[in-house]
Amino acid sequence: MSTDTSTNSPITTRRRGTIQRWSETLIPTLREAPAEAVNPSHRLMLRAGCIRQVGAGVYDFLPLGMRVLQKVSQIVREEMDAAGSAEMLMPAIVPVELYSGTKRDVEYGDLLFKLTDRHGRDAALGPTHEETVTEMAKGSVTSYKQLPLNVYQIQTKFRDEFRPRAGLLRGREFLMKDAYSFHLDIEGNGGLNETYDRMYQAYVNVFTRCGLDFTVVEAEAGPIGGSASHEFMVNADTGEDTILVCPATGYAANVEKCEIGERDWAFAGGGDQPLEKHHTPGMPGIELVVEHLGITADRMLKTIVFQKVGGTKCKWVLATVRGDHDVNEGKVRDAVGFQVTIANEKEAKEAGFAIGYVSPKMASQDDTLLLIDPDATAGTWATGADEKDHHVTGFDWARDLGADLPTKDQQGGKIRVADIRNAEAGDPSPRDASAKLEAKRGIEVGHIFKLGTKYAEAFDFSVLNEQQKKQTVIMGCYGIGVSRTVAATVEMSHDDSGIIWPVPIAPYHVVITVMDPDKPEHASVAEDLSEKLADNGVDVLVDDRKERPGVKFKDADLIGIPVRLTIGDKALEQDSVEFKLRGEEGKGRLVEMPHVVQEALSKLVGG
RNA sequence: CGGGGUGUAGCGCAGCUUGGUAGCGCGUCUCGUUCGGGACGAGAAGGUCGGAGGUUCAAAUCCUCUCACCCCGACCA
Repeated sequence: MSTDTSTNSPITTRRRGTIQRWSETLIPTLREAPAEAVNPSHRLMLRAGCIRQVGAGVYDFLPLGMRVLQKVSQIVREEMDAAGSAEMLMPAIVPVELYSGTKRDVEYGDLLFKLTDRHGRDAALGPTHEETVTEMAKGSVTSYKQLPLNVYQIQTKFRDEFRPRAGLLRGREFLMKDAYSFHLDIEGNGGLNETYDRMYQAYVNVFTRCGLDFTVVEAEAGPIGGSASHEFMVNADTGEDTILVCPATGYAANVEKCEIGERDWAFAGGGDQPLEKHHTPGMPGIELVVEHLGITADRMLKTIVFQKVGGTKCKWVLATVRGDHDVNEGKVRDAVGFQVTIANEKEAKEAGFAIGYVSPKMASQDDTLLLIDPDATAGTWATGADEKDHHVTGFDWARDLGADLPTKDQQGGKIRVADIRNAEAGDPSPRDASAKLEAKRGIEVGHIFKLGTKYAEAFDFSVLNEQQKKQTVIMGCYGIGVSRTVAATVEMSHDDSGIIWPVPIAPYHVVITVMDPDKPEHASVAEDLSEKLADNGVDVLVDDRKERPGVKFKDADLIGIPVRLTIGDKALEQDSVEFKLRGEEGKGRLVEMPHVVQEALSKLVGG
């Protein structure tokens, strides 16, 4: 490697690329993937020598994987800095008392990695740092004049997942960028919304620069309401999250949060079928009953029992949806206006609910509300018999529940009709009545959130405003799963031969395959080309191994470097090298020596 | 946490039913022949058979316990 004095200055706008000889680094490629790896990203990153598994959900990043991680981190860093956030670093070890202030030690439960030190003090490995950062800001921000403030860190996070899986996609230890902002107001100059919008744009920039195909979806509304939370989802068929998109308006939301457009409903059932009781022993689930009764799930009612969170006495909430639909707890909460949770089975049974065999008729009980999804109204139904091991057929709302039923003009009583289920493909769009929602799969790589005053209140973090009045600070938080973004990229961008890294986050931009490193002319051409490329900011991997050509080509494809230059006798005879893009078929084309660098640059910069 | 599965050489696997010297392919090392899409020949190294206990003259194999990992589900700011 030559010494370029101009790059030795600490102040420079030039970036010189890296030159790495394959023989001097560690890229242990595997012909076969370990049996436990199932997902494309897991298998390929293992095979490409990017990562190695150490334990469940815990991985080594080998040099190649580390370089990708660094590239993503660097893009994140640049965009965060540009958006006015200041980098800092908080500890991974967080005293558990910090969490008890916000009850998050309870909320997180077993998800929190806990440890005890030699003095018997309890601590946690941070899964995120709202508490730590709030405590830090409380001690450092003493005047409204210091607001707004936005800080971030890129750090290893820990979550003791019940079931780590899919390699880097859901690990127990992962790299995350988390940012937190502090404000006096929500609106206006320096307000939360301004920073939130800036973060939104920064995230769009980050994922666009990473070369990802992604969708921004609306997520849980949060304490402030409105569109106070957005998730950034990489579009990949293997994603764990389902998102729904309105093709007409561009509205997109996570399945858990997705609204459904207006649906018509009525309780007209006919009432011509008799109510008939059936013995259905040991069949609390829909599938078994449906099979036993010889009907389909969309002719059954599913009634889930919820209970009010907090308050002195138990308030029950029944949620009835069609058998093939899923109740959405958040929508139930919104419909009744208070926090709910799935009923404790024991308590519910003591209150008379035959869990697994509950019917809407239980709404006649005291302290019980009934919510009915529009799709579960008209018709004749099979449902539980409110008695263990029994179901009924021929249930008719009007006949069997009668006078208590609401009408479209009269809502708000003990029984209400409301959207309480998860949206599905084909449902009417909430933004355009004529459009139907479409379902896609995605991998969540970013989440921005308007926190409001939850943490500031818990930590009593307030400042004096211009009117000398004490004011609680308003916060926002913004996360990017850096290691997950790397894995999501591979899920999205690979073929049968291996990974296809987008140029901006590829570990190297160019791999120079030296056919015979023992031949001086091969070696010197490789040397010359890599120097010129590096001078132009290109990261170069020189495959100088004494391997057969086939092995080198297969490995180059596997590790997914965007441009491959092959140096061999055939091309050298014509003073050329072979030029091939990772996605292209075949051997590539000859490019004359003087044009190689320019050709590589144009392909790399162009896309 | 419920259900299922797997632990035998770096990776992929056989052997276990019916107990008796631990095997195959790939990879690794040496020598030779090869050399443009995972070569060929000859030779070599490498294994507490996940761990502990038990049965037995004898355990990878049978029994008990235990640990780890994976998959499905549940869960997932």
